[in-house]
Amino acid sequence: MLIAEVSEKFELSQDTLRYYERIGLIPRVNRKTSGIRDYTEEDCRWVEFIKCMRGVGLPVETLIDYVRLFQQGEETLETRKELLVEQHKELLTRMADMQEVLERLEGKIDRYDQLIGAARHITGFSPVNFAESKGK
Amino acid sequence: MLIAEVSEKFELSQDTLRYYERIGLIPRVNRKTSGIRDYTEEDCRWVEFIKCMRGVGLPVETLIDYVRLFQQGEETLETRKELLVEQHKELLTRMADMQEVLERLEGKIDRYDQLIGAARHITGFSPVNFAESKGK
DNA sequence: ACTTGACTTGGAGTTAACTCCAGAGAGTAA
DNA sequence: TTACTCTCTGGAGTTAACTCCAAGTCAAGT
Repeated sequence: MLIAEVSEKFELSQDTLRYYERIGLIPRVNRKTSGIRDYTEEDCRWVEFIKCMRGVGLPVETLIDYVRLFQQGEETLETRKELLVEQHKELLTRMADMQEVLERLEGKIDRYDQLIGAARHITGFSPVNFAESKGK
Repeated sequence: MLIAEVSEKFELSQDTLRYYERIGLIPRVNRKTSGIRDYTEEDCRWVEFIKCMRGVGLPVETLIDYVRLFQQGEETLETRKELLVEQHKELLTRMADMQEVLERLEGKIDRYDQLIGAARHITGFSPVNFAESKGK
């Protein structure tokens, strides 16, 4: 697979794909004789995995570590697992924070609804006469 | 309240507090005659709110918009609410993505556990003789 | 009066993660 | 052969969000 297709398929720019490879965020992709990248199925799986992990904010650094460990072979199984466990934990924490904010926003939105209701009552505003009341 | 206390209380650097104010991420804080910031209770509530929202990644730009709308008064109630609703939606989406990654990580961790179990069986590795087997 | 320490401003520097670009080479089409 | 398109590399530029710094002010302590 050429870089253009991979770029299309995973919605990552060609520059980003080359960048990811350059910094070791995905393993080196083989080249044809002409020097052009030829992505294998496995390369694609790496791209997909990295895109997915980056998408929820796992740091590039950490993922580079993971790829490096992977390339070092079986002796790093334990370390790799620990890395994933750590990231799992981080994600849980972040989701808990987000859950709280979510609820806080819901509370705020409810209060806005009340305020807007009250304002509508006082000013005579309603979605129906919104257009006319605008210029007043 | 002086900036040092606010910084302490919310675990934001003084530089960050001044930066937030400069870009309009929190409303302008009043100064004493000598020009030194004197945070009110309300200023503190803004700091806390902004810290909380930034903590889960709401963009600075969006929050600046919110503060600006707030300062424009009651006519922006509807817009402010919509802004919050939008951010709420974004958060939900992000949390759904994170939930998927969370599960994917769990799957991967399980598979690592199996691999490690298998490796232990073959190599005789176990937590108990880990220290000795290290140098081998 | 002088020193000390906390604070001020405006502006420059940093970090993470891309994103863009110039110059060059290979492969195909007319 | 010339033109065109895709790709390559190394390096410079960008963006968001801080973070640091220099030079100066002010109030309190000695």
